[in-house]
Amino acid sequence: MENSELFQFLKNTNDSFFNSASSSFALPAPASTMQHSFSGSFSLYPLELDSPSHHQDKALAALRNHKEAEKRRRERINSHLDKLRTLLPCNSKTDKASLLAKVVERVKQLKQQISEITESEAFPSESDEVSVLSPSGDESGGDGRMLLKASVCCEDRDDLTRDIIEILRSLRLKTLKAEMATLGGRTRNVLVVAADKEHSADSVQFLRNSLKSLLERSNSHERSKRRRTMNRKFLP
Amino acid sequence: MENSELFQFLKNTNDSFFNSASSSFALPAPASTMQHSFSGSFSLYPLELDSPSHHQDKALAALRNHKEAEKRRRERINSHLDKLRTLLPCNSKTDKASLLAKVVERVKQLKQQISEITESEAFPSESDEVSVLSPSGDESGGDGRMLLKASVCCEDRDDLTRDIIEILRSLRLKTLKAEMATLGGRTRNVLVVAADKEHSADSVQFLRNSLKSLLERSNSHERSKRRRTMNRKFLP
DNA sequence: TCAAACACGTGATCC
DNA sequence: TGGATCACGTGTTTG
Repeated sequence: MENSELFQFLKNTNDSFFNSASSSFALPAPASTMQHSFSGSFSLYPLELDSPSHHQDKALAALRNHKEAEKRRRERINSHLDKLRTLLPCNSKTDKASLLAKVVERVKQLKQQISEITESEAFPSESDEVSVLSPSGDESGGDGRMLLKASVCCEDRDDLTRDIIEILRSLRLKTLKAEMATLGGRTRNVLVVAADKEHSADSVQFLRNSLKSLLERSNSHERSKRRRTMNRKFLP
Repeated sequence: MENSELFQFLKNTNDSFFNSASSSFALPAPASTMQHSFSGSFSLYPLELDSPSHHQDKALAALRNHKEAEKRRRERINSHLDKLRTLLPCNSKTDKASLLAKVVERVKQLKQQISEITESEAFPSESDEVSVLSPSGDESGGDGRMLLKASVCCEDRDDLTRDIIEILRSLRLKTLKAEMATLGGRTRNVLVVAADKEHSADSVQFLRNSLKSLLERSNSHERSKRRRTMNRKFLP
């Protein structure tokens, strides 16, 4: 506080000045900083400890350390931001605030995607079900690809898989992962499919409706074929 | 640049000064800023346009806008950082750099998990395979329960699932999750089973050997039943 | 010209 | 005390 004027004076001097071996000032100080100077022919501080120049040196060294530490801190933060820029689908020109906003959304998306995939009902239930949901909200990372998770649970029949494939093909959906479990003549198909840019939110409805019609076709079948190839001992 | 001394002088004045209706300075300016003052009794700028005070007002207004905009920018960035703090497993005291480092790691981890799930070998391959491994090293959390992930890929046959169940039952392994996929007459079963304290590392070998014998039994079957109910269009 | 975004140096604060 | 972090106001650059 008491040295702020001195600091102000030295504000724009470069570091080569500080790096010099001299322990006293080579430049004239402004009047306001001369308060500690003295005119006697002998030193009041023979050991140069606690002398004004010593105090000033220490203060300047502290200020320089402070400045450099702060620069390192900024560089550390910015390097992490740069890493995030490479991890996200965005060019390197996006500003910090927008970048962080995207990061927030992306982390939310990914967490939800994980939980929805891992908490899937692996086994067929007794009731017919169709569900289509996009775990990643609207977009899965701005690369224009939307992930959909479709699930069909119904009575098993031979041509079910073929029908599902045809539906996905007609909707131009790419299958990333398919999971099929059968239990007691019933089956559950869980599909992770990718929709391109060309797909709209309507594609979700289309897929849902197509799968539901599939389900009605299953129900019209005779239920006599039902056979229990898996029993409940298989479950925990 | 030419106004830096003026700005320097006004550096520590608070905003209430700028908010006052006065269009001229209420405080005396230092000598270095008086270069624009004049002593005549008539104004050189009758309309007060392009007058020094006008310039100063504009400069001060710009400076104030700049200051406030910068503050808003900081707040925007920090609010996003706070959101990230709530999204990550870390308390609110972690500093910015460490927080961002954690965010980088978390995003990488989540992306990795997603790709592992969606790119997992969900489909049966053309070669027979058996694998038994404990994903969590030796112990799954120190509760004495060891998790095993067993995978069997072979020609499909009706009694395969029944045989697998019998193996697990004889080894007293509890099935936590089962995943079965069929493609072109071949099948892949992925089982997540839990071993108790009573199980030793030998159980892994027992299970592996049992599943391999299962595989040999499959190979002795005739291959004529092979039917392609799924084609490669199903894959991405 | 004007607004937005950035890096910088500094004072304050907390172990 | 010193070291680390933060918010702040400022100068500069870019569109």
